[in-house]
Amino acid sequence: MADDNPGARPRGRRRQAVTIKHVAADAGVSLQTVSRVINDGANVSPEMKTRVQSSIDKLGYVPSIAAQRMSGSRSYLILALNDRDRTIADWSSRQGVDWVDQMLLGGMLKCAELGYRMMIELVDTHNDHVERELRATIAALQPDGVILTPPHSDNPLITRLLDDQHIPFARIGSIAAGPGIRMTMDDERAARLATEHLIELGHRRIGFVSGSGEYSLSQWRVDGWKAAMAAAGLNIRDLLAEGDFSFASGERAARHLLGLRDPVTAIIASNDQMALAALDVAREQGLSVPADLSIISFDDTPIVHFAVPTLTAIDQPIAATASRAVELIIDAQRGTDLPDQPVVIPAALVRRQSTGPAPNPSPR
Amino acid sequence: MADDNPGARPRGRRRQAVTIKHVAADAGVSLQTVSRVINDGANVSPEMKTRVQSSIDKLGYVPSIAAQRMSGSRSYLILALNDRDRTIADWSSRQGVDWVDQMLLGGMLKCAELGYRMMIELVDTHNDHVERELRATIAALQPDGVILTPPHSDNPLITRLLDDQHIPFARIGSIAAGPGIRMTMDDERAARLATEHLIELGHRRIGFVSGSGEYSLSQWRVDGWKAAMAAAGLNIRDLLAEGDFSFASGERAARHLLGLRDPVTAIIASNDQMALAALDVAREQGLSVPADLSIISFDDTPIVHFAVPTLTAIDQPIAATASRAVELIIDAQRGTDLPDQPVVIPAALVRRQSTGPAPNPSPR
DNA sequence: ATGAAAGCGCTAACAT
DNA sequence: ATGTTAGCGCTTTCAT
Repeated sequence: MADDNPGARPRGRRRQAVTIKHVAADAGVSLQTVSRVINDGANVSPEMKTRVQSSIDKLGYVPSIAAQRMSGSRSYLILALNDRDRTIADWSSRQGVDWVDQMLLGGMLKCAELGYRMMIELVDTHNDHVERELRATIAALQPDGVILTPPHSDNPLITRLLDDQHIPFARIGSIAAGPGIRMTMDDERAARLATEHLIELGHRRIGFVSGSGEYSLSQWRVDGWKAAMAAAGLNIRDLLAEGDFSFASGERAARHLLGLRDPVTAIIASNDQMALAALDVAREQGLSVPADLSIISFDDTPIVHFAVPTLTAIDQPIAATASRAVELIIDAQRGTDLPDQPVVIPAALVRRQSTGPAPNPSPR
Repeated sequence: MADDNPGARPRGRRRQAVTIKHVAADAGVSLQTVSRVINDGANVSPEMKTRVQSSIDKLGYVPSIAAQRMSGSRSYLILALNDRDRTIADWSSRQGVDWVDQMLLGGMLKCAELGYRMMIELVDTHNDHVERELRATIAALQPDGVILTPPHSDNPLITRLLDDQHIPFARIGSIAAGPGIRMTMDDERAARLATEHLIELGHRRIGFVSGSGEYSLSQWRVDGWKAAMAAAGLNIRDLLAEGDFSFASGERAARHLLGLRDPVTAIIASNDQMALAALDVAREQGLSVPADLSIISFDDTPIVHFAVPTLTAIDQPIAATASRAVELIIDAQRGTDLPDQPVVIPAALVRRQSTGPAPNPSPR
């Protein structure tokens, strides 16, 4: 023990200021005991625990994550994987899409609460090297858990890899069978809610603009709309317009729905951009919203507040979902039993100005 | 008897799949040689390098950051420190403030390009424990560099701590003398640009709504406006209204400026929220923008696109600044000479619909 | 309940 | 130009 001289060493390289050794020396115990206290391990007498803890506090000791990870313990790191192209496009276009912010709001704060950190990583689904790329990221970072967002949540290359490596992970927006914790905001129910809201307002011709087929939630939303329409005995023929989440596709879809021989009096769009496009088309055709046309959007990103009129929308509880995902992942890591069924964090309908009573049938 | 099963993996612990050892064995060389190849070190013969590299590729080897950090090398981690309360407020309110996104867009992509990662950390400036908190974060993460954003950029507790620990860091939005790389978007010049734009349009009564005094850039913006006004020989008496970046303070300020005996015909607000407030007050008073009143905002967050009319604004090049900050920090780490003067990434004026010719003096 | 010893994967310092 | 030897700070075994 004479070889440990924790006091002296101001050299060029940056080393840990206070290490477990300093604490052990200060408390007059072995490294092992300090380690036990840090990790809340068993077999430590209360007095011992107090003594060590006070040394820790006194010295301001904080364990090095790198060292913890090195010795086969946790990395206290949760990785959130987002679609590369889409995220960069959202950030660059500055249209107010705040998916990543909401993930951080929910996930990062929950992580902090539990002593973990969250890191964002952009992954390109369309890339041939997804697997290689992800494998490299995992090797470099060794995260304790991973949060998958659409469309990664349904990418078998990714889920299989994580499963093989025994890394706990959540699949947001996915209910397909397979490894990982499945999480959904129940898009089908949300679409039903939106449709029912319009039906209650007297609408009969309710058009739906779908999202990109790459996201399975697109289909769920269509399904919810169909179900609500069917339950009300309403015809949906010609009322489903395909979109791909882009503004342009929303315009096309809106033109189609408003150009029908028996035009729609309400449009549900699978995201805000397409809803905004519908609003534009309505304005262009001299239709007033909501007097002549009601519009509901999915996502509830910031723009819905600034649209004129403000948009009735399905609010996606992204922050809540990310927060729950973190909890579940950490549970999983600790060996707690995991939910077998998909975890549902239900989305809600927020009523604003863009929906109103169906217009009276125009006289022919 | 503990019957060992050599084939079975230990349950909980995850170890590196491919380590430097595997590569060394495969290539038939020492660990050190592999290490040299990884780190692009000197003293490796070309053939050797090729041989090792092909083993690395074959095995899909990626160095463990934890191990690299442990052995006194880099952590390949850059930490971006944001104001806790403000960031959470922005995320929660969902008003489209995308400062963090822009930081990620610029910083994260540049990091990725250079083999680094970026992590966001929220720090509470008003907290007594800033120092303890930050010290803990550094001990846990051991970042290779730190990016400070306002108001942290001017917090001596933080800058001193980082300087003491010899951690390279950038101070975005700060030009005060002191350690660290100073970076500015030249707010004064930006305010001058905005003011000059209005003067060119014939405005003489140009009001200015300042931001919170906690941010030194607030004063710079005021200075720029004053300078431009003085250069044009215009009186600024009563034309400076104090705000604090909040919508409410923007409303108060706008009421003051429009309620003067000789009211303003143009308002420059120190951020988007306050500009939006001015727009509201104008509408409320029956003033048309830009016919009766011109408005310019700072920040250029997404909402400027959705306001009616769209807002002429000073665009803050946050992404570009974060990107440059990363470069400079990594340079600093490598011992490259650092800029002695503040690094300027100039903001630009984006002309939209909210500014127009000054109205003709109303007949008395 | 506590301690001692053996690494984890990697790099710096010193050989050769 | 390459290999060898010590650790880095921590958590496992495994003793006591």
